[in-house]
Amino acid sequence: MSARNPDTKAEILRIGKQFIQFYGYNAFSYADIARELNVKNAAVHYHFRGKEDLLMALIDNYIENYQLLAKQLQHSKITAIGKLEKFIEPYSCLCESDSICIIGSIASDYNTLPESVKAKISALIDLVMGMVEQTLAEGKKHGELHFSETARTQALLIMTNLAAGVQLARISGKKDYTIIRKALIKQLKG
Amino acid sequence: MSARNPDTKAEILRIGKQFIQFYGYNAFSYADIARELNVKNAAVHYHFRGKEDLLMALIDNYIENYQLLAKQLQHSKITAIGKLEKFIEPYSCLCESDSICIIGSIASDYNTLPESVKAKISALIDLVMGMVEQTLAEGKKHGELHFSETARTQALLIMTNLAAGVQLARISGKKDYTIIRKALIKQLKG
DNA sequence: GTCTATATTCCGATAGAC
DNA sequence: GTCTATCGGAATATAGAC
Repeated sequence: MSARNPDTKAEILRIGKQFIQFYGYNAFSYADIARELNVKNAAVHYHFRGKEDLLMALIDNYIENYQLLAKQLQHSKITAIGKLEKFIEPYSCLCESDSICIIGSIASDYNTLPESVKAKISALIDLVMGMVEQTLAEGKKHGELHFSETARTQALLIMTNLAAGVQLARISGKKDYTIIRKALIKQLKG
Repeated sequence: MSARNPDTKAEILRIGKQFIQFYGYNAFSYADIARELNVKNAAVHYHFRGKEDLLMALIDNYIENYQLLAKQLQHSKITAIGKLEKFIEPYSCLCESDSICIIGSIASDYNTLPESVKAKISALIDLVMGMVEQTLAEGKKHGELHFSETARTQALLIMTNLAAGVQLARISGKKDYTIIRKALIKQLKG
């Protein structure tokens, strides 16, 4: 049975991410992941010693992906609104699959997590917020985007609209998320 | 030991609410509640057969309280902005105690809950959203509040700012919540 | 790298005494 | 109304075979 699937580790991360977004961090077990991948829970423990280690690796993945996106956006000529769409699109995808963003999900379980994870999720938020803030500032400078608050405040308003928007949509319907997304963009375009 | 504390039921609800807001629904047990109240977990099961029943009762409480608030506001002469403060204040309190609102907390665990609870939480959201929407509409009609969206859309924007605002504050600091709250009110006052 | 098997702990829940 | 006692089950985790 050795090395039957060299990508099990990546698969575990994929399923773990899905479960956190769909059920919540404290609502799934290694057995759930194992069942999904047709392996035993011992195999999951082999790749990630404990659930916290899996969560850490997952957040690391997010950080890497956003750092990659940051580099791509830096050397591209797309408009500020185009860049913003890059930040909004993941939320729209989550909404479609009745899932919520990993930060919102983890926020609920935050006080049950070890300090190491808390610090990591904080770093992820700083990274994303910084990127959105910068995009907003650029768009405003070029006259492409319109808002009266500071870029940082506006970023906070937009990201909380999106995060809670997908949470609300899960309960009261996807239409509410769509209303929020469209209103956001409309206001930014002035 | 009989009837030693006639208010145990209310105490269980109080602690349960606290735990949901602080740790999340799937992260605390009846044993945790029992420990806090210095009773045994069997006593908790006596008052609420299962965890879902406790959650249902808790949401019922919220609905009753908001219905009460609705009646109070209806016959009062306070301004629209004053009414809005009534909706915002609970979020500020939650933020102070590193807690998040029950709807945001439950949203994370939503896909692990039975249909009965899902319907109940949906009713709570309808109630609160309706009240906020009405308050916004009144304030706009009287020239007291200013916003370009429909009252319903504006209510969605505000409530998602608040809900995710307390979630974010838990991770990145209370200052972010304060920024959001002040920006909201400033914009509404035009 | 994955398995079987097992240890431990905890959880939700109930029966029956007081 | 609360207790003791206990059950079945699930979760986290590890040892050791393959």
